[in-house]
Amino acid sequence: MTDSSVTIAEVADKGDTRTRRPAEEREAQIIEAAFTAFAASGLDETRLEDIARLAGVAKGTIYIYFPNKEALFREMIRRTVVARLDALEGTPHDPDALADFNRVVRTYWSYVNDPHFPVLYRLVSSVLPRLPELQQFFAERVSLRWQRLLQGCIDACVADGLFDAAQATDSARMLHALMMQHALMRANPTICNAIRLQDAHAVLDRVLAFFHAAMRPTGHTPAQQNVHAH
Amino acid sequence: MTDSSVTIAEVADKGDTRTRRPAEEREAQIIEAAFTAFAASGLDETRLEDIARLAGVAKGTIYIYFPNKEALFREMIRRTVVARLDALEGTPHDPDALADFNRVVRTYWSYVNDPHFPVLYRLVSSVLPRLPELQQFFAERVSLRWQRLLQGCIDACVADGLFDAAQATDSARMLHALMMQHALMRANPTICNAIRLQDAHAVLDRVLAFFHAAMRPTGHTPAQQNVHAH
DNA sequence: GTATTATGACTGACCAGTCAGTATTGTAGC
DNA sequence: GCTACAATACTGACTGGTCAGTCATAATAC
Repeated sequence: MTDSSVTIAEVADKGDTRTRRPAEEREAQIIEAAFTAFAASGLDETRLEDIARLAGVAKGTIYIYFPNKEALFREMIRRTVVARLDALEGTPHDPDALADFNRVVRTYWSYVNDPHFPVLYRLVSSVLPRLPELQQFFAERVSLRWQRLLQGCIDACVADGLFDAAQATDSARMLHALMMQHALMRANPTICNAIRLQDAHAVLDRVLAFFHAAMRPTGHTPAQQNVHAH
Repeated sequence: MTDSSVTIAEVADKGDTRTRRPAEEREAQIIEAAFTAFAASGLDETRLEDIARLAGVAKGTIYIYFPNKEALFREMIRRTVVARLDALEGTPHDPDALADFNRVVRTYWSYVNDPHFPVLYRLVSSVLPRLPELQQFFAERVSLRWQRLLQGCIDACVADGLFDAAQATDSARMLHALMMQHALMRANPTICNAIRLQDAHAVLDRVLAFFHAAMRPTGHTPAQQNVHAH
């Protein structure tokens, strides 16, 4: 217990310490180190010196770029969430309703199954009472945003007669709930091992089979959809 | 910012301070105060003195009953989870498969919609890296336990031809995901207000309508089930 | 030379946990 | 009943360690 609590491999080679770098590069260095450190120990248990060591800078340097620990935390969350969304949003829109639905579902699934996601989710949840504006940011930029996106695709499928109109309302929320909860369960070793959720593709297939069963127009039995089509 | 961070009304009347009470009573007092304080500020931000003040005892008294802050936290979680489960498990088993399914669903829903639940969930999540055994306890005693219970009821319904056998596998997990995620969304003011999840009964009805749609035997359209039947 | 960037020893606030001391209850002897 | 004494519950001022944030100094860039 005498050595550092952060067990990540030490500063590999961030360029010479004590050498000036462009502001953006230094900020990115610090943000990345902050993610790793906060992910390992949470907001309070993480010492600024751990972040500094991981980033390969001195503690004082952090205060040149961020006014305090909480601001660094907030900025780390904000950037990580936004960076991932922007990276994933470039995918082109598909004119075919079902293909577009599958595209959005696949993108969302890869988003929530990225190892960063459950960590961010947990960190944001844990500071809820202290930083409610962060919770709001997360809810709007992730949960609600994706629910609206999904609802649009589902409505298009309903218009094409692919999905039952009776279930259309709220079905985006249902699908969101299924995907989000499965992603969180997959990130929990106890649950994951107990009920075998190892393979992300297989899990998504089961979720979608259930969703399509609920959405199938009454009386019909459309062929099983598979979003992993090559 | 000069006054205490815990804004709950001060010690109402726990009996005279400085008066001896039976050990169980004192412990319960402290556990209850710990729940309130930890719920408001999390494990690290909560000062032992806040808990002491809320419980109407001195800081030193807490150390007579609990070896340290972390043990108090762990015990608070353990007791609160167990107390609620025990209180809800008395409901008698119903021989009719569908009625029994509805009974379990209703019980689970009331469990996860109790205001204590999201708070416990968040607290447990936030200390995951520090107290993994607590996460395991929670996963096994809540998530997995209820999933198994639900699966049993669903299998009975399948045997009676009420649910489609093709969807039986994993459907307990799907229903669990829908209920859990909706309960957590209901506890988040931003999401709750944005998509109007205020009424717990209405939300459960929507979730169950979706679930029944997915589980309906192919080709049939059974009458809409309502678990709030009087 | 001067402006900018980086450093890390230092400070001051904070708080978990301790413990010497005080209050309360129990009971034994009268 | 009353007093004396022991046993135990409770108290809160204090200590020791921790760490966010500062700033005088040093290094680098131009």
